[in-house]
Order: sequence, then C-alpha cells, then structure tokens
Amino acid sequence: MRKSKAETAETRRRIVAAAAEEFRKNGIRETSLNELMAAAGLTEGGFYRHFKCKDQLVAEACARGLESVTEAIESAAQEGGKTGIQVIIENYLSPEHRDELWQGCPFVSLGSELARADNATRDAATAGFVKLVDVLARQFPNVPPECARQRAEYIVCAMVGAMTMSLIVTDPDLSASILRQAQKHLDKACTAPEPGKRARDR
Amino acid sequence: MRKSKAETAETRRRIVAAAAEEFRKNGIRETSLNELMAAAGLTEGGFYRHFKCKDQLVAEACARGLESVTEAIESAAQEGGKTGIQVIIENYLSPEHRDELWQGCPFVSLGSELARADNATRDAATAGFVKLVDVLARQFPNVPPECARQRAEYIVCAMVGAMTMSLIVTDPDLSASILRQAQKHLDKACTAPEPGKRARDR
DNA sequence: TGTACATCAGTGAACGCGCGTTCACTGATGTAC
DNA sequence: TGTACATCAGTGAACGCGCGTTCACTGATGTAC
Repeated sequence: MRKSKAETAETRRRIVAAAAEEFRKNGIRETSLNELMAAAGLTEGGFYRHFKCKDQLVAEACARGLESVTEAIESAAQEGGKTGIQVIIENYLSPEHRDELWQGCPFVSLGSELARADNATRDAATAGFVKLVDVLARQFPNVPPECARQRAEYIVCAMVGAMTMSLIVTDPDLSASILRQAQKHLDKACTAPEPGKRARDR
Repeated sequence: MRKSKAETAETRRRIVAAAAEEFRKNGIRETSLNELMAAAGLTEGGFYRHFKCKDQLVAEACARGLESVTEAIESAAQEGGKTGIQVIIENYLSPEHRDELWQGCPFVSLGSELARADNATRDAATAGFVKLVDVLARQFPNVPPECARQRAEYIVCAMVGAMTMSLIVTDPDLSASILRQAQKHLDKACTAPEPGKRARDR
C-alpha cells in the first residue's frame, strides 16, 4: 500500500485543502479528524503519517485558507472599471462571500477560535494578515507607504468585523444592511484624505 | 437539600453569570458543564434543575454578556470632557478591553462560535447587537435617526473586527497598531459628514 | 540492470478520556388540611 | 397555627458516545548491492 513520493505529497496537500474547507465550514473544534480524512478520501488512521497532531494541521490549514483568500483578492483587484480597492471591498463585503463561508476569509469563519489557538496557528494567522494588508496597501499608490499600510490594516479589520456580524445576525435584512453600511463607509474612507490630521484628534 | 425560591433564583443567576464569563474566557465548546458549575460553586448534576440543555444556557449567557457590555458602554458615554461616541470608541478599543476578554464583548470572544450557534442564541445575539447599535446611535443627536443608526451599525462592526484581529495576532506591536488605527479612523468617521453622498458612490 | 530487503502510506480496530446527560437519593422547603 | 406530605434543589455516580491518538498489519515503493 505504500505510495510514491509524488502521491504522498499530493495526499498531504489534499488533507490540508480539505481541512481548510471543513474548518471554515464547521469550525475547528467541531471538525473531527475522521470527518476531515473522509473529506480527503482517506481513513482516519492515515492522518499521523502526515501530521504530528491535529494542531499542526490547524496551523497549516489556517495558512492555506488565508493564502487562497489573499490570492482571490489580489486577482479581483485587477478587474477594470473601478479602483482596485473598491473592487476588493465590494467583493469581500458581498452576500456571496458571506454565504460561501467554506472558501471565505478564515478570520471571519474562525475568528474567535483563532484568537485562542496555539502559537503556531496564531503566527500563521499573523503572517496571513500582514500579507493581506500588504495587498490592500498596494492599492494606494499615491499615499505614503506607511500611511497606506495603516489604512489597509484598518480596512481589513473593519471588513472582518462587518462580515462576522452579518453572519451572526438572524435577520436577513439586518445582515444585508451591515454589509451595505460597511461598504459605504469604507468606500468613503478610501477616497477621503488621510485621517488623524485635524485639530480634534489627539 | 431543597432551597427556597429566592435561593433557587439566585443560583440560576449565578450559573448564567459564571457561564457568561467562562464562555468568553475559554470559548463555548471548550467550556464543560462540569467546569462551569464548579465556577458557580455547584456540582455538575444540578445543572438540569435550571436548564434543559447546554444550548439553552449558551443563549442566556450570550444575552447576559451583551447586556453587561452595553451597560458598561452606556455608562462610559456619560463621562465628561469628550463626546459620548469618542469615549465609547476609546474604551472599546483600549488594550484593557482586549486583555479582559472574559468581561469583554461576546461578539469578539465568541464571534465565530456565535455565527454557528443555534437560532435561539443567534436571536439573542441579534437583539443584543440592535440594542448596542441603539446606544451608539443615540450619541449622534444632530443626525437624522436612520443615518445615526447606520453609522452606529458600522462603528460597532468595525470595532468588533479590530478587536478580533488584535486578539488573533501574536505580535504585540501589531496588536496595538490595529487598535490605534481603528480608533483613529473611527474618530474621523464620527465627525465627518455622512458618507454616500458623493458622485463616485453608486 | 536485476534482485532482495527495508521502508513506509494507508487501513481499520482499539484505547482511554472527557463530555453532555440521566438517575437514584437526600433532606429542606412549600403547601394542603 | 400546627402537622403531614409532596415537591424539588442539589449531589455524585453512572452511562453512552465521539473524539484524538495508537497500533499491528499490508503490500507497493525505494534502495543497496
């Protein structure tokens, strides 16, 4: 039953991909290794040929999920007609993104679980966040780099919060309103002059 | 061993209070009834004299947690020297609020778990959100009510997102920066004219 | 290049543990007369 | 008001289940000669 090196690597990749999806869909704690391995087309015993323990997979799946979201955002920014940042915000805050949880942003689907995860996972999440912020910051070519980074940092956080709340809330109208308001305010923040320059701000 | 009605009611209140705290500290799924009842000074068997199942307690604890956060915010808004909304934002986005997770905002400490919770819990969360938004909206007396509500909706979401990210991230400087940026941008959103009025917005 | 052996990916059963929930029991409280 | 009985809050042991992890085993792959 031994597999070739190429097959082994492919299997590992398949497990991480399945985990990235299942964790986002059902939560980390709620997803059993059994369930997960089945989703990858394997049985539960084989897991430990590839990973030391569940936590190791969690870290890798988190990294993988963030990577794919960042890639999706980066390629969406290339769309013509609007500025990159507007397209990014529009896509991120769309009802489609909300309803396709399992391929959506891990900060939303796993937010509070990630906050309590082990250091390896939180490190992966941190790196993913920095990269995501980087991609957004590059959409402000006419702004000083550090200022662009700060804006991007804020925008990512605000989007994560809006998407999180729109998922929690049971009222569909409220859920839609949350996304709409966030989009409206963030669009504005993107075109307005940099904040923190007026007298009232300490 | 039977207790008086007053004692029984007090015990129930104590269980909900302990749950609201333990859930926020360790997560809903990670908190066992045993642990929780011990925190309330009881043994595990007694739980079912007060609740049908764990999920029922989750809904009540969520409601209670949101209630206390809303109360804290409302009373903070009375502080003199600054506008109510500025004080609210400053308090919510403070490192102290971040580090006192167990008495902080449930949308942050339990966000992704609430999104997957049963309807009773999500209904409680929705009601708590609406109330919280209401309290913030009242801080904009010079703005049309619906517009104030929309702003408040956005501000709550943005704060939840920033606080969530600041908890996930392992780098303390980045965590602090996230809170600072959110505060800066939100302060600005509060004093700026209402958004969504310019030609570029569809 | 061919052969013999060691390696190891994947299987499926088993283990031990902790969880939510149930239950028989205790004895103080509440209530009906 | 006093008494007898039913109620029920809380205890602690037990149950059953699902989980993460381990293990003996299989047989194809990789490697040493």
